[in-house]
Amino acid sequence: MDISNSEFEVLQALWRVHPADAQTVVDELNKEKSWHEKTVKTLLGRMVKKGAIEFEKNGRSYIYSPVLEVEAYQVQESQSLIERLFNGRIAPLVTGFAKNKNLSKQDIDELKNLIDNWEQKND
Amino acid sequence: MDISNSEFEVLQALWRVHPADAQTVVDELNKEKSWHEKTVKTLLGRMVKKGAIEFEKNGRSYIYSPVLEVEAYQVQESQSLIERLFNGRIAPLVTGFAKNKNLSKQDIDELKNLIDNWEQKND
DNA sequence: GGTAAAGAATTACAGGTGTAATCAATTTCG
DNA sequence: CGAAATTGATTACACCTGTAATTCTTTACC
Repeated sequence: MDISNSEFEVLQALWRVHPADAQTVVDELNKEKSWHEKTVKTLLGRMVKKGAIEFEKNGRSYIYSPVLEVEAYQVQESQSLIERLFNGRIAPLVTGFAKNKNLSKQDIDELKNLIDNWEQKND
Repeated sequence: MDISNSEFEVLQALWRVHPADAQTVVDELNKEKSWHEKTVKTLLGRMVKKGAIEFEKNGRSYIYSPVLEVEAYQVQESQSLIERLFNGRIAPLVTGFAKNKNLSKQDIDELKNLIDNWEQKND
């Protein structure tokens, strides 16, 4: 269930173009970096074996899709980080982040919005 | 510069007890899990080689300390996640998190506080 | 229908990881 | 002083990762 760094790059490309055959993924990836076709296919195969992506046959070739959509993956990864490093609490993450990188007005507005919603639902 | 999962467990124990010799780290770890002393020492050695921890000699044994304090490590890891997955923006992380796990009153208060501070400094 | 092209499966190989065991050096206890 | 115990260093070994090359299979063209 653990994706390696290289596998993750392929997964990101697949999110942009799925469903797609291997060659399409290779082409999408090669807009940015230049990985050998064989390398990309190995990584697709490894992710299939891990259950991170799946495929349907279409004649001679496979049509790949990610098992998790990008939003689900984001949630999974952020919760894992927050549990591992922040004892499950999100506010300290935000505070620590804000100490090092200044928040933008857009960030502040989005956070305010979130808080407003929360307050309407709860209390 | 990349810490493996097992190494990270050892590092967390070391944060709690540092500066400490190997045996102290082993004992601290064995409160929770039961790793062989040899395993822990291997991991300490590997982290020294990677520059994640350092030591001073004390007679026959080494006294280990983490190079990064836990706060610095938290910042480093959260920024890395935010860049990889959220294009460098933190608000979407919080929004996604809040969609799946409800925020607590404490979280909301801390976020409000952060926003107040921000508004006093900027605009 | 046989051969080339294309795609997937298998193999390769060095370096990292999990999990120790063995070796070597040093200290300490009898 | 010599044997035992302790501690770090070296070695082990299977599985994962990065990065492909080679082999096998199927399709498509001549």
